[in-house]
Amino acid sequence: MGRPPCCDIVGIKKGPWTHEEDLILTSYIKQHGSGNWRSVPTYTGLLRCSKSCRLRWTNYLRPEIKRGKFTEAEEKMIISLQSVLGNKWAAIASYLPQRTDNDIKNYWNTHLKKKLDMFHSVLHPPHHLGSSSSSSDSSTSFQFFKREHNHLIHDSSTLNKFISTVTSTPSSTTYAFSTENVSRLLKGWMKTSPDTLKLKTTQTKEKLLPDGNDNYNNNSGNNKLDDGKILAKKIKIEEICKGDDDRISKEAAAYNFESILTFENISSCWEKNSSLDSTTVHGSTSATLEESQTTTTTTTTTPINDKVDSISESGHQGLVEDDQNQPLFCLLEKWLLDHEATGQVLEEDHRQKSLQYFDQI
DNA sequence: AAAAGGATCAACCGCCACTAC
DNA sequence: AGTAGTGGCGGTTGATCCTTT
Repeated sequence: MGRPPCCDIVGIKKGPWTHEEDLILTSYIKQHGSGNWRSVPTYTGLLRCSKSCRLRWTNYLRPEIKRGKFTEAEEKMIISLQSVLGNKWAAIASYLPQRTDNDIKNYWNTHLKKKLDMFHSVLHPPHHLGSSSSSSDSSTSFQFFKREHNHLIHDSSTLNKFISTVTSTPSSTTYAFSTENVSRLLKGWMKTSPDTLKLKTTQTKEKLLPDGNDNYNNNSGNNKLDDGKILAKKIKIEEICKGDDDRISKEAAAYNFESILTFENISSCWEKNSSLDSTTVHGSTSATLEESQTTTTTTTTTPINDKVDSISESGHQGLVEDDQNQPLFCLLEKWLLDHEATGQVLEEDHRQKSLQYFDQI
């Protein structure tokens, strides 16, 4: 026999919560704490199911929740974390304790996804320019982007920084995809202990890598999310990189290649995009931008080989010799290190491990 | 001023892993 | 060991608010 039913389905109330209901729930949680949600409707007399009570508390009533607009720093964090973790909103929310997974998910769907789409459309204009419909679309995209980021347009360094934020992460895999750092990254939101994770990681490697199959059976472990799949992908990429130094340098090339996304290039692209002149769009600058876009907007689901091949085919490997000598890690990684240093996210020993890891690279 | 369309976000739904029985 | 309820998650919906025409 299983547990008794949590609540009676008949007579359950749905829809928006009233102020009175909020007060009742809040006072109950303050007295008894949040935990046994099954008993909440019974003890409070609320005509809500336990699930609804839990959601209301975790997504709205919790005192530590920060409401209002997301800051630029939060925005960057979400973009970077999303590129590494995917749509694991709870995991992402664990790095933003004052925001709920629901808020982050909503913000992503309503703001950030749109911004990234706009970047993509601006940097990668359609080939069929000239028709009236495409002119309307690209113009709208441009206007939206211009309205949203007017401050960036007038500040090239900020623009470059922002572009680097939204475009660089997927290509910088070498550090973030290391087993140790992925497990470190996932620490705090996985129920699995580090030791278990380490063991699982080893097992995953053994299971996946010999035959190259990344269909890790998530059901075999106690990992609640798809962290097994995430790990599997990243471990596989890491192994590929380890086994082929040339690929690592090409990954580095992919990263450095993004530095060509200067303000002038973006402006030029916009102008050409809005002018709807198909001949100029296929000119050198736009062509370069398109090629760079091939490398920079590639998600983690795209095989590295494709990305690397696109770089080779573009014939821009000379850009690897970028004298800026940028480090081979992305914003997220920089952020992790920064925050480790201030103790905001990770412990000091983790920072030391990260630094040791960088030394090894 | 009003209608239409878009944006926002709280809340719901369905699924899954965990776990009490 | 098997069953079924619970908690938690990501995806989706729909009511409301805002902006544009």
